[in-house]
Amino acid sequence: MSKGQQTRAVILTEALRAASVEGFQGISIGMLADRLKMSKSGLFAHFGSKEELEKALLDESAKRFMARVWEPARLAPRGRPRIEAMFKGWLDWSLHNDDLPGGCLFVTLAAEYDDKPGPVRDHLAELQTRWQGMMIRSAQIAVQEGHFRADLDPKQFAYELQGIFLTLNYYRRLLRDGTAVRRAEQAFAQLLARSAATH
Amino acid sequence: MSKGQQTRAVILTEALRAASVEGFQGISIGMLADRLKMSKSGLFAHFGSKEELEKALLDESAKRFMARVWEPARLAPRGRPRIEAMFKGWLDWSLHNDDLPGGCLFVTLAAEYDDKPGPVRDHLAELQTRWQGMMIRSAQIAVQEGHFRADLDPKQFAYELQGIFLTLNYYRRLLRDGTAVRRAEQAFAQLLARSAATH
DNA sequence: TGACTTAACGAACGACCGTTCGTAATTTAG
DNA sequence: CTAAATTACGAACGGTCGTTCGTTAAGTCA
Repeated sequence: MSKGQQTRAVILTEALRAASVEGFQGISIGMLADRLKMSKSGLFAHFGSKEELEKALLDESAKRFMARVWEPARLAPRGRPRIEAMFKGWLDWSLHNDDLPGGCLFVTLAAEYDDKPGPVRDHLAELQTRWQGMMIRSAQIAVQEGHFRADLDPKQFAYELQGIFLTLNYYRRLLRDGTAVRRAEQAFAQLLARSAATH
Repeated sequence: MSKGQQTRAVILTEALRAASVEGFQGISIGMLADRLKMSKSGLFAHFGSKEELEKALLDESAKRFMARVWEPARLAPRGRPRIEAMFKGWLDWSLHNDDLPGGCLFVTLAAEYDDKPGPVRDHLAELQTRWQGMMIRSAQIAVQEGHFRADLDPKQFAYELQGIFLTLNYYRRLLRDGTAVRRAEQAFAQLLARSAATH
């Protein structure tokens, strides 16, 4: 790994930490340079523009999410066990992630960019849509395997699963409600129960 | 209504529109002054600081939410009808609100301030906690009236109801998913069915 | 109308923004 | 070790930020 790539990785890690708390609007080149004790222009040169830095952060975050949530879940048996592994990994990602002190970056950015057109929004929406697809396919597999009801709507399943994590973030981070994690787990258990095949 | 109060109201309405799209980080005194064709300093004088403007926006938005969602729901019969009226009003607030082109301001701000300490965060969290209380009390009343199961956890009900609107916003605004509203309605119907008393 | 209060303005402040550019230091490869 | 390529730097750019202040204009009320 060359010196440039090395520095770039350090920048991305620090920028990820900052962005998870402040969003993309809340981070600046100068602030990141200060924290990393390097010059604004030196840091800037690695990306060429702030927008390119933002897109790089999206990709980096997606890469880490896949490595920590999706890849382990793929090793679990098809169907319901895999979905349970996804939930567990996702929860772990949300709660015990030292690289994201402000919680999942995508949750922070979802609200920031939901009505702000541009390349960053497009990139974010595409990554999120891709993740929806993975959840939908996982639910379909669980139907195939006979774990879930045959008449289950896989997209509705994905919708509600995503909702559990959005709500978890809201209750835990904004309201500082200590019961948030337990309630998310309860909502997931309910969703599983409702989706399960009756046999 | 004096000239000052009148201007202040105009500013708040315009600032609300802007903030619902861009968040508080995305609005500036200069930009609002431009849109309203008045001077920065003239606009500024109405609030004394940007933070005071932000707090005024929180109060204004809460006032409008109460007038449009809560007050009408209070007129509905106690219990389940009132909760259905709340949902309907809330949905109307979220979907057909010309004063909030970027959707519910609280949803936008929830992510922006969930990890940013300060008076604005405190104010926002308090307003949101108060709304949680109203939902919880409404669910308790529905239990009293015999509409909801006696063993229902009212707070879990409020948690999931709030979640429906967070998820609606995410799917509709970020993913631009045309089925989002229908899915939210479906999730609400499911929640009602699960909460209903068995008789 | 006249006196007084309130509202709005324009100019300027220091601070920080993203970005450009020429130059110096360091890393890399032959 | 040397030469080329990469990486980092410092200074400066035009712009915008929130905020201050002295002054003018408009509104309010006896």
